[in-house]
Amino acid sequence: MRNEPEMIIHLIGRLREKANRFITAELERRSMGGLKPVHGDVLFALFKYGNLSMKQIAEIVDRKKSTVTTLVEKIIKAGYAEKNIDDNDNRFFIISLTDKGRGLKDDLIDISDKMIKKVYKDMPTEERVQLVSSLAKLNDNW
Amino acid sequence: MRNEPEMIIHLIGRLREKANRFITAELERRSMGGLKPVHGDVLFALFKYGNLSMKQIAEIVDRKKSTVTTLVEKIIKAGYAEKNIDDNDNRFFIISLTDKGRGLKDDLIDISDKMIKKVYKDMPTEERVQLVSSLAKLNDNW
DNA sequence: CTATAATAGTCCGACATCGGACTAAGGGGG
DNA sequence: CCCCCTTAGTCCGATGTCGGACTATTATAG
Repeated sequence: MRNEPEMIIHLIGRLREKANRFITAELERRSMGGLKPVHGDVLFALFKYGNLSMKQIAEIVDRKKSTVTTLVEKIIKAGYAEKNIDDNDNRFFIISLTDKGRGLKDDLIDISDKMIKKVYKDMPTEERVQLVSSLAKLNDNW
Repeated sequence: MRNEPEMIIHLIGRLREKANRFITAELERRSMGGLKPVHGDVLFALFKYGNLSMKQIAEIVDRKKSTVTTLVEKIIKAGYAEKNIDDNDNRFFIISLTDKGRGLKDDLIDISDKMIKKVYKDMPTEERVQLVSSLAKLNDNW
C-alpha cells in the first residue's frame, strides 16, 4: 500500500510540508524570524538575478502578483530590500537588495545545504539523480 | 542545472502546487465548489476509517488541531458530515459521514484516478515504482 | 479523594494565498 | 492625437494554516 504509485501526491505533500517546517525553524534560529520559506525564495531570486520587477518575482517564486505585493512589503519592512520606480516605464517597480539583504546570502546558502543533507541523508548519488530526473519529467508533462 | 539533486525541493513544491490546482478545479467542476483538496483528504479518511475524532483526523491529514476545527466545521456546514460527542469520554467528538457525504465517494475516487493519470502520463510502471519508493525513503528518513 | 498532569478541542490573532476588481501607465491603429 | 487594449501593480475579502492560550474532561499519584 505504502509504495503504490497512487501514493505519490501524498508523499510529495508530506515532504514539502517537512521541508517548509525545517526551513522556517532554521530562519527562526538565525533570528530571521517572521520570514518564511517563500521569503527566502524571493531573496534567492534577487541574489541570482539581481534587480527584478514584481511580476518577475511572481513568476520565479510561482505566486500570484497580489501575493508578491504582501511578500515584498514584508521583506522591505525588514530592511532586506528596497523598491524603486523604473524610470523608463513607470508601470514597473525595481526591487533590489540592500546591504543588509546581501548579508543574508551565506545564511541562506547554508540553510539550503543543510536542507539537502537532511532530505537525502544517505541516499546514493545515482538514486538522487534518478529521483530528480523522474520528478522533473512529471513537472514537464504537466 | 535543472536535474541537479538540489532542485528536489523546488520540484516537489511545484508538483504539489499543480496537483492542488488540478484537484481544486475538479471539485469546482463537480459543483463541490468551496471544498479544497484538504477537505477531500478529510472525506477520504472518513471513507477509509469510518468515524474519527478531531485528533485522529488531524493526524491523518497532517494538520494542526486548530486547523481541523475549521475544516470539519466547513464540511459539516456543507452537509457532508456530522459531529457527536463520544458518550464514553466527553472530551472526544465523533465525526461521521452523512448520506450526502457518502455520496461523494465515487467522485473523489474518480478525481484521484484522473490525477494519477495526469501526473504520470506515459511514465513506465517501473519508473513510477522506483520514484515512489525513493520518495517514501526520503519521508521515512525524516 | 484531592491535587496535578495529560488530553481533546476551541478560540484568537497573524499571515500567506488567491481571485477578481480596480488604477495607472504604455502601445497601437485609425 | 485619441480611443482601446494590454500590462504592472495594488486593494479587498475570503480562507487555510499555524502557534499559543484557554476550557473542559479524564487519568494518575500520593
